[in-house]
Amino acid sequence: MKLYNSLTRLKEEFEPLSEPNVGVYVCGPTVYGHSHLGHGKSYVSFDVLIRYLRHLGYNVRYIQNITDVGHLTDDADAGEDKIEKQARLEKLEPMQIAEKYTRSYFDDMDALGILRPDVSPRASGHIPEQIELIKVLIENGHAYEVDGYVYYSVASFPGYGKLSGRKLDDLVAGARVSIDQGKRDPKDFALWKKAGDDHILKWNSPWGWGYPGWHLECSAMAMRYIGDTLDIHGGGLDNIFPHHESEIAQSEGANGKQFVRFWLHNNMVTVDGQKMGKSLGNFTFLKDIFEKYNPMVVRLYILRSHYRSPLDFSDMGLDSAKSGLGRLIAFRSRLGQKPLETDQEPSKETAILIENTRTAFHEFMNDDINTPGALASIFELIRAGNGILDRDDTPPDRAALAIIMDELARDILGLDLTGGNSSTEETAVLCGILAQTRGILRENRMFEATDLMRDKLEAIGYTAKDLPGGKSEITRK
RNA sequence: GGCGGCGUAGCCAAGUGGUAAGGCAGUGGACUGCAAAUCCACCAUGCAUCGGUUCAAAUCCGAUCGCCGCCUCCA
Repeated sequence: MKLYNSLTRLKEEFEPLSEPNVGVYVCGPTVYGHSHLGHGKSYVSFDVLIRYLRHLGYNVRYIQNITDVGHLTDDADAGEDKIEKQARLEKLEPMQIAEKYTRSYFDDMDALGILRPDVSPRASGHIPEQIELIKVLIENGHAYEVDGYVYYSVASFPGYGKLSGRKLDDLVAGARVSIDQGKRDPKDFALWKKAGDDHILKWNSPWGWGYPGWHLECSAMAMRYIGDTLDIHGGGLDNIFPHHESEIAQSEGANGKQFVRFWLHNNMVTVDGQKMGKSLGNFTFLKDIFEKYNPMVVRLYILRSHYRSPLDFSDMGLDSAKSGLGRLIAFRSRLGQKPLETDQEPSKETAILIENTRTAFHEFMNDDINTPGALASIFELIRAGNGILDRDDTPPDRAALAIIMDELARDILGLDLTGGNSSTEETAVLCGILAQTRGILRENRMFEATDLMRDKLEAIGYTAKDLPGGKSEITRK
């Protein structure tokens, strides 16, 4: 499998450091508000990566942090902690805010069919690790303390800028960060910040009461749960600088080993061509979208574009994805919900179709997780599969098509296609009775009654469809 | 200003040298009492514009125009 590595700016063949284990770390959310579509895109993208790696047989350890301290609202040292600020607004304890929005985050991610990370470490739960890391960096000469603050000396790490392509000189010129608290160089960033009396989230340290800088937690927790070198580190494009650049400086500065082998970055969600972000205030919460659309619509919408391309948000786009999902669900539903028990082989035509689909699907996925292409292969399977079943519908063909659909669409792309069939046994029986009645009415050409039945059923979300041969079928839309 | 990316049909979107995937919408046909679903057919002689390299360019090179991201917290 090839993955685009932001570090080398090349698609490279992925091989883990020690087969079959793969250590993946993805920057998680800062939990001071509900998740928006941008979070959805990011975590759906990495979810598919994780699912595919596991499908290929790798033993993946997936770590995704929860930032509940240290993330400031403003530039380097002047801002307020985001969690504390939100706590003030909602009149809650900071840790209540963190807990509230952590739960909200997982609710939304669960709805999107995103598999939970193996570990979701909290920054506030790993202060000792972060303090230890700072100590090492001070000993190494990469960090220095000034009056309760500890700064990373960017000039001490020659590799600074290798991920973002930034030159140190340009950084100085562009730096809007004020020189304060005795910082030796405007490029330097804080590892530990002194906390005043008004600060609630604070810990004791060798440098007095304070709290960690934002970049530090990811270095500390990634190394704690995976080791010195990660196979893959993911995150949003907007975190390349300064966050990921600083993670490299911290981790490699501490132990001299390569921190990350593959850096993967997903592109942004835009609204009217502009980035969806909290600072612009143009974000749409996932919860609001879910009011109107099945979360699987959102997942499909995200997967229809490549993770490294921007995704422009629009209702038209969601409507289009909704129609597409309907087609996926209809096809899967046609194949039967329970795997058919059959020893018979599918027809040769079906077997060839399935093999071609599998090959095409994997070629797309192996090329830097090309989900639009992978989806295209599934839609081609649907068209051809429907054609086969229209001509000759046999249980072995249906079973074989169901298996490939579940493997590709459900297990790898994470699309739950059971949507239309969440009915209980009782409603299934009732639908059967209505269908039978409809058949009799049609037989007697009582179309006024059949049309009325269809309209009423439509109104409550059911579809009446008449099959060749006089039989009818009532299903949930 | 520095660094990076993008511009493909009405909309969305793959495709990095060999002659334009797929989805949505639309059109015609089959099927139907009418529908829905499904199938078949059609739907970009052209990939922002102009030039160049090549037997061959959406793909490589140059220029131009337009858009976006990062450089400050953001997935």
